[in-house]
Amino acid sequence: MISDSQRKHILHRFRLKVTSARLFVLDILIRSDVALSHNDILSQARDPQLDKVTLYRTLDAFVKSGLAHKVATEDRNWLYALHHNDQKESFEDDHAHFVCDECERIYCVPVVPAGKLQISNSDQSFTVRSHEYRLHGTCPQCQ
Amino acid sequence: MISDSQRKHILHRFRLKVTSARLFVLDILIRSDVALSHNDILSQARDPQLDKVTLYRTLDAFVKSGLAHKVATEDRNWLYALHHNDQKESFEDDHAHFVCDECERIYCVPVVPAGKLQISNSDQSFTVRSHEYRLHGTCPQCQ
DNA sequence: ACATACTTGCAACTTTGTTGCATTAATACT
DNA sequence: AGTATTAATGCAACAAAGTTGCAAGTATGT
Ligand SMILES: [Mn+2]
Ligand SMILES: [Mn+2]
Ligand SMILES: [Zn+2]
Ligand SMILES: [Zn+2]
Repeated sequence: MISDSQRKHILHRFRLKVTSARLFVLDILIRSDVALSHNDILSQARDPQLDKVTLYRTLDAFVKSGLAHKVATEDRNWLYALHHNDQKESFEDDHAHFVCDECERIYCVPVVPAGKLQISNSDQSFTVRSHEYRLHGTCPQCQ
Repeated sequence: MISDSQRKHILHRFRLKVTSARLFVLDILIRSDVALSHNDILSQARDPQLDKVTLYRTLDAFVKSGLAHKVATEDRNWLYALHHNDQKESFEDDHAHFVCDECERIYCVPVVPAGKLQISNSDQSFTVRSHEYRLHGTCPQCQ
């Protein structure tokens, strides 16, 4: 369990004002091993009554500041996860998303860089600036 | 320009009944070099007055039958494109999606297979069944 | 403690996609 | 060709998801 002042420190590092909504959302994201949807988070907030719009804006602020990133699911939802560069295991900046076909949870997973991609149809000049891998299969819990 | 009977033949191959809505949508998809959204297609159909629900169901039918596939965009829309195995250039079954950061169009592009991905955190047993690359950058038209 | 700028919560709204159902049309079979 | 069967269509009503504007509240630096 991460302390209150640790979370405040994280928000400061990302130039985010410390509010109870942000501390609450940050806590949930830190404790989750999978990426979470707006609805996942909202439903965990029964008592402190987190407003849905505030949550949308909080998540936007987290992404915009670089504290979190978002992944689109198969059914067109956004899932949010922290950049783990500091918290927990240290993931690559450019990591992969593992989508479990069974439970549909999405994990941020480290990958070993296995050679650059190359577009073979090279009479066309595509400039590749970044790329995303998306892996599908079965996660440990569902094996 | 692809003929009417050619399009009918394609629909037959995918066990889809031939209707004017399907012929119309197929024609649009064949002629496009980028993946198209529901709205892209609907707005091209001013005269034959294509119903929005019919279009949703037509696109679903195309995907379900294997004639087309869909790609999620950055802003959580679906874009639809044919599998090019027969039409136009022959793409790999497992191709990549090139997202232009300028115009946001998405192209289906062939890639040279550059070694299998490997998840390095292997005390956990993830079974990778398939993967998706997503490339970001600038397309030929925007260079 | 004060000023300032940012965040919050609410309601109204927009956008997008879904469902049920009556009608119409496509295909297969005489 | 005519008929039966089954699927597709169009419409309206609905539902879900996300956005916007604004007034009130709160965090932060001085
Ligand atoms: Mn991630
Ligand atoms: Mn494609
Ligand atoms: Zn799983
Ligand atoms: Zn472009």
